[in-house]
Amino acid sequence: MTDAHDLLFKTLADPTRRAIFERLCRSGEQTVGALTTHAGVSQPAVSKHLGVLKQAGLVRDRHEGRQTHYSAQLGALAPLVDWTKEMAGFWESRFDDLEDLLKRMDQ
Amino acid sequence: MTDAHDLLFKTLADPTRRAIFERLCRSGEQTVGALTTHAGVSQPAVSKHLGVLKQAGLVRDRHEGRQTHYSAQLGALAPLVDWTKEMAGFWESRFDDLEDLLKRMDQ
DNA sequence: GAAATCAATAACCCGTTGGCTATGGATTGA
DNA sequence: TCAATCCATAGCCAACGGGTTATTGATTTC
Repeated sequence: MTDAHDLLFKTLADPTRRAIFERLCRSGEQTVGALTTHAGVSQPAVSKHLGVLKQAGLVRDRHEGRQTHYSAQLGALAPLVDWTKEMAGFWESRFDDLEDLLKRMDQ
Repeated sequence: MTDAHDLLFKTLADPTRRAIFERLCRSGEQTVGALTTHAGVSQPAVSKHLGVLKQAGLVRDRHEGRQTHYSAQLGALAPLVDWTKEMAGFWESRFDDLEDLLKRMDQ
């Protein structure tokens, strides 16, 4: 039911939340305040998103004084990659566009 | 805002809907009736999910008499693969677990 | 010590979503 | 032709999710 795939897809489905994660991937560790500046939503909203991301294992937090630094955890994306590969595997060579996808996955 | 990634993640975030897509990947083309048998929800619910999947380009439909056959379109997963690779790219070699993810992506 | 800053939580609001039943249009079969 | 089947749509409802403001606890700064 609520397996790892569910958690990942649900967590990444919201554009605001995904943007926060993308920012952490691009620019590395950042405080809640820094993230709030660019998020376009209020600080509590950002904190809530970070909480969801953390629960999905997509971010880590590090407390330093009164501020909290968050950083992306790329490894948490593994189930997503696995799922995609599994779906591709089921298809085997059933359709032509499979090749395109496989090419894409092999860099 | 509502770009390709959004559509994909949102569409795949629902477990029932994702299960339908997975089934189409595993077992190939199927009618709405066949899918309804295993979906655990009503036929209208299945039709609605198929509509969402179709809008995301994840399935195709083929009408044959009074029944409609649906099949998965693996190519539609490409943006998801690209996004994952992009996130991984941003990280470059910043953390150790990146290697694990890259290994996983290269089969 | 008092004031200000940072981030998390609480409480609330509202739009979206996923489910249902009911219905209808199209096709098949008797 | 009439009944039955298949699927899509409509209409409704309850639950969930993401946003807000208000508040509080910690920490820093003056």
